[in-house]
Amino acid sequence: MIRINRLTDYAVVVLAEMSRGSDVRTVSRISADTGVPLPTVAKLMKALAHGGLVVSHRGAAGGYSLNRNAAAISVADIIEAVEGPIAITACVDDADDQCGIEQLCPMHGHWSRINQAIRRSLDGISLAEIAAMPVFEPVAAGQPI
Amino acid sequence: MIRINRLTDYAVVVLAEMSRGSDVRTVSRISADTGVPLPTVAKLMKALAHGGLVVSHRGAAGGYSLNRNAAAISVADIIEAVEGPIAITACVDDADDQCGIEQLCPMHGHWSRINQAIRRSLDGISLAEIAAMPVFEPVAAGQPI
DNA sequence: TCAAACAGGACCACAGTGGTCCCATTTGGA
DNA sequence: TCCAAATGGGACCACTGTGGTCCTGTTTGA
Repeated sequence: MIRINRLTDYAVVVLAEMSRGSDVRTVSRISADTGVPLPTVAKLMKALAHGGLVVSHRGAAGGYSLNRNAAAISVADIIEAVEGPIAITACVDDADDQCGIEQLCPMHGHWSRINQAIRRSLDGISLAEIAAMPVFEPVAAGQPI
Repeated sequence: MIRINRLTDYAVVVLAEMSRGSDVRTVSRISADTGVPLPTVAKLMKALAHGGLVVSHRGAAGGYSLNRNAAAISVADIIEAVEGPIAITACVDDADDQCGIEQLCPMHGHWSRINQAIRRSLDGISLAEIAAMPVFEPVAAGQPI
């Protein structure tokens, strides 16, 4: 299903918080600031560091800092760091024939196109925009649309 | 993860095939025509009938027919019939507070916006386009992008 | 030297997916 | 009227991925 992972959602929250304040933060500090459970933050930061969105600082005064300006980090970047490449079907993913009806698939080129459109949407929102947003935005009851 | 279900992929294949030919088709016929396993087609057609994309005809000369012109069926329609509402996070889905950090969530309005963008992309491709597509489109090795 | 903090990975429960199978109901044609 | 064909509804199961938890090893500044 088309769904952002919970961890990804947390990642956005965490990164937004980090972009608003001090440079290097420990996992426990981030956890306290965001309300995301500590082990989960730890896990997340590893993925984000692997994905190049944050830099880790080991040792006694260690922690993590943002690797890029918030305006240079998109939602797509975050999703990919946590979940891997944005590929809406297996056949969009590089070179694997996974679904067994590949030759007959009328979606052959179309998923790729849709994938690009989705990717573009996600590229179009930066962490800076998100971090700049008021955190107590009134909820319009979200229609799934 | 952002991924179209396999069943949804099959659904598109099935519907495209149906839009190309005769009016009422049995599940076994569809299965033979598309290469999708019979029980899976059966399961799928139930969902598609529930979703209003096809009409069922019970009884000895029964089967399924398209409920709408192919141009009036979008990829989003198909996804929703098979998978349910397009909602990229739980909090986009109607009214449920699922992730526990809802009040602090800087993505509060943004997922909704992205959801709409994704929805629009999917609305923008009709079954007619897909059915009109040559089925042996050369593969450009799909980058996940 | 040592405590703080990250790095790496294993483990587990749960939810969802994809597939299979069975029984009940409907209905057109013989 | 009967029966075979076909859908309707649902249950079951194996597998995969997610989210969360926990442990050990390594790094490093004070």
